[in-house]
Amino acid sequence: MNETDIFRALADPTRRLLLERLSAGARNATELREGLAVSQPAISQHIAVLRGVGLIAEQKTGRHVTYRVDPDGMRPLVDWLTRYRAFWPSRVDKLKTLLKEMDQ
Amino acid sequence: MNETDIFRALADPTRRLLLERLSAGARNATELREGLAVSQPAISQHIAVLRGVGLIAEQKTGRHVTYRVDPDGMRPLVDWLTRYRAFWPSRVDKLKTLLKEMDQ
DNA sequence: ACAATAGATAAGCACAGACTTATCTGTCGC
DNA sequence: GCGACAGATAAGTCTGTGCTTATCTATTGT
Repeated sequence: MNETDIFRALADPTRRLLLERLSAGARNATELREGLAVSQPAISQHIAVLRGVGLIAEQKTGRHVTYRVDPDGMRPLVDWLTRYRAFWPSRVDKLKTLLKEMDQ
Repeated sequence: MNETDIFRALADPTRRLLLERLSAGARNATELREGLAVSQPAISQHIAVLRGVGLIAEQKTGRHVTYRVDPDGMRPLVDWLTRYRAFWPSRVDKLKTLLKEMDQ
């Protein structure tokens, strides 16, 4: 998945909120929508975007669809971050070490 | 600086390219533009966005303006990442440790 | 079988944003 | 002072995207 699409997906506050909710545990679209002043199709479209960039995954059981965070989805973003040593003067090496550990 | 603005700023490939160039060393707007098939005002506008969200800083000396990466500009993005344990099953603690080290 | 439910898709609208050309501002060398 | 240069701003265009309502699809319980 390319960085542009991931950054774009995360640039929307509603989508970040959905991710926030999913990061607390898997749930379905109706539950994701609870309390939000946005229509059902809007949620469905947001979910499609998040799924399209690999940030979430769906699990179908009958008519019920459960969404969960894809743990690897955020990796391109982290990889991108590590390419910018200048942002992390003298600290990026620690980050690189961390990422190596994550690979295992 | 709020997360939405930073994600939005980073969602544009041209702006990420400019950051990439600046991360290799400070330079002025004309140098940043080199080789890009985009007008001078476009570069100027991109720079304004990056500066607005705190990702880069300018340094004026007479009529010459030099831009450089702001090392702290990316911090909100990293902070946001750490809030999503689910993305980093069992790894986020290491990331949090790293961030503590960065604070020192 | 059929009504209800969950979610996706279609179509249209409105606004945001990335781009352009033209122009303005400010600083330097001469 | 004045022309050259670096960069910012103005104004307009075009596309992308987030939203809506309406509708479709698929699965379930009764």
